[in-house]
Amino acid sequence: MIYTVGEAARQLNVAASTIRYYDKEGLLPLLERSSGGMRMFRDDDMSSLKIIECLKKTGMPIKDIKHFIDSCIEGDSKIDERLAIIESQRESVNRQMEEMQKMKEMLDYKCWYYETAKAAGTCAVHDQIKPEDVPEKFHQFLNQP
Amino acid sequence: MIYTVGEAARQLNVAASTIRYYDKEGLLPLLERSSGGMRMFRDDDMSSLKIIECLKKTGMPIKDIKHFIDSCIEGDSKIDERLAIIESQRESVNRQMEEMQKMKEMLDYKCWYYETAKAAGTCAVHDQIKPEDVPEKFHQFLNQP
DNA sequence: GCTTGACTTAAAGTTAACTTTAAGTTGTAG
DNA sequence: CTACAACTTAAAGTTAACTTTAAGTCAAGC
Repeated sequence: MIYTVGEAARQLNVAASTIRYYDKEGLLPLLERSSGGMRMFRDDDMSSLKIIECLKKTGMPIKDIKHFIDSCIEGDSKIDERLAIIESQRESVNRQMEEMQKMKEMLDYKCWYYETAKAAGTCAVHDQIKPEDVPEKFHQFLNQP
Repeated sequence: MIYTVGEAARQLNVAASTIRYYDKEGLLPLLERSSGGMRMFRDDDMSSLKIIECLKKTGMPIKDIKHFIDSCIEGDSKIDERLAIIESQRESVNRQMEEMQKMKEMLDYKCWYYETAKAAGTCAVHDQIKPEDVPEKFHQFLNQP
């Protein structure tokens, strides 16, 4: 199956101008054109876009994604480098998920804080709340007014 | 305990100019100054910075953080609104973590892909690999060259 | 009192990642 | 053959979130 830039954009839920921008930045070096100059997206190109999307969504800058794509073009001599890049990104994702988990715990506490305040009709309820009335998992956030 | 902007910055591991920028944008409306005009960060201000950091790290734009801070200043009449904002952000975090998980699975596959290629010395090994040699969890990524 | 490092401000500069614009071309349906 | 939506490009514009600069002020130690 062959797609135009608009069809590819619709499939990946991004703007066509974004895909053209990626192409201009060299992220799609193997993308072919029709005789008239139209971009022709094949399955391989859609797969490239998916890994680009994955790296982008996990916080890799376009420049670094280009570096990865470049090492893909270079073939089997760069397998080690590509593996190192992906492993490093996976570790970055692990750190991001840990960070996200911590942020979620703080938001869980804030939710409980406002639910309690809402039930009491005032935030002042937290000034005289006893530690044993605070769920165990939120104790880390006490002494933080 | 009272901190200067530099001390506060060191504690939260951000640049002092960032904290000054947040102040300029109205995120620290209760921050007091010394007689000489220096910012004085009290525990309350440090807590404000921590919730600002939490909202920022979970993707909330400065404008929306200001809206939240504004509703904190307005007192008990805005408890419902504040709860709604925090709940919505918590749901956003849940969606982000699900997305992150999907991205991680793709990176896990790519790691396996390059580990296998590295062992074989060539990516061509994947052209003739049998589906039963591909771990179950990676089957979703097959037919994606 | 003096030095020095950290602070103050307003204003300008930076960066990434797009998005928009304008002018023109392609491909397809009727 | 014509219309028209979707494509093409280069170049300029946008946005968020800072960061830097320049010129000056504050506070603590000697």
